[in-house]
Amino acid sequence: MKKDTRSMLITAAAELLDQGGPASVTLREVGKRAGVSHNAPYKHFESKDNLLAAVAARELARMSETMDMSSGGKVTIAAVRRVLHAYIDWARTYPARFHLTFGPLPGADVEQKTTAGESRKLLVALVGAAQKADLLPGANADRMASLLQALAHGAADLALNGHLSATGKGRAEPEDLVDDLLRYLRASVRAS
Amino acid sequence: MKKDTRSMLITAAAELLDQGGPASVTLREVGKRAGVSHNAPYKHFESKDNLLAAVAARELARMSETMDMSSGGKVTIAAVRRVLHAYIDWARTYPARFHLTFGPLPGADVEQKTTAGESRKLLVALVGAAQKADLLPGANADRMASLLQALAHGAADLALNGHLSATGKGRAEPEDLVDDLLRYLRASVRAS
DNA sequence: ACCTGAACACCGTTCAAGT
DNA sequence: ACCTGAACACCGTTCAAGT
Repeated sequence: MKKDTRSMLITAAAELLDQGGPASVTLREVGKRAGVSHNAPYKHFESKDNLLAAVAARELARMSETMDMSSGGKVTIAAVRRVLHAYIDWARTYPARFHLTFGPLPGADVEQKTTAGESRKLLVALVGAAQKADLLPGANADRMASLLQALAHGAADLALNGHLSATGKGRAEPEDLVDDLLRYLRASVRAS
Repeated sequence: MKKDTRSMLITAAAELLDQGGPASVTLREVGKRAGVSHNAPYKHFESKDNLLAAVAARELARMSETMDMSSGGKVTIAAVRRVLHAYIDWARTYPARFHLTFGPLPGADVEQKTTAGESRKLLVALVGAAQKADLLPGANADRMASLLQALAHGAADLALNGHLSATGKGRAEPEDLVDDLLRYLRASVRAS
């Protein structure tokens, strides 16, 4: 059960983010949670921004795992749907982590974007399989994956901040919009 | 040319945001730019968060105007495309304002979301017209507008932070994804 | 009604010193 | 190699006082 300080600092920062938002993530509080002094983080990270970047990197990897599991093994259009829904669910469960992970990070690294690319490979593979089964249009799989991710991301972000049309008949949850898009895409295959 | 202090404070904050990111927006610097002391803002806003919320509100209104103009008067699918491209263009030109406006705001107000709703009415109207011309599927116009806005928003946000697939043949700019979506949606009309 | 200057608590960061 | 305590500059906020 013994964890190294570096890992504990990242965990402490993520928990503080969940509980009180970005403003409550101070190095003093992070240190206290990890059982070290308020400037011990500087032995593991160059700055606070770098610690936050490490939180984002870990979160990206974990989300990737969650999406992996939620695909359910089977390679169908339903798997694409489940992965996108899992993405939205993760954003809703950890809004502050979501915002940190995909927001502008001063301490960002080239390594980060590579990891982000890793987490997309599953989606690209699922999309490719769905295309061969004529369940998605036969465009470049990477670009189709970008389209799907962009919609899921945008819908989640807008909903999280109350900018999605929320009244009356036109009301739609992020998951609804994902389902709408998949339906339209499938319909457009038949038209070609 | 005389502007009231409140308006100057908002302008100063927005400019600082553009030039140095959120970290450089301090009340001391805002005050200096507006020609007042570092705590004069408290006579116009309850807190720094409220000042930032005012910046976001103004930005939302301005973006709405920009989108209005870019629709070009004509009510066609091309107008929908232009409005969505204008949204992306605004995000690219003022990334920090974009992030502030649509990010989580502690000083947020109910009024804000109403304004956001106002800025969407144009898009909903354009979508409704395009639907009648069989250029978009005949779903609820509000929900279709959400789908389009969510994609434009997500594509812009991901691209801004380097999370959009950026290498090889699958590379797509936010504008490309908007065009892709409009094409698929139109194709799906023919399939029904 | 609007503004100022001093003051307070808090934060990120640095540094000398300890093991 | 990792950690601590004191110190520094800076920031949001408050307050007494001025017009």
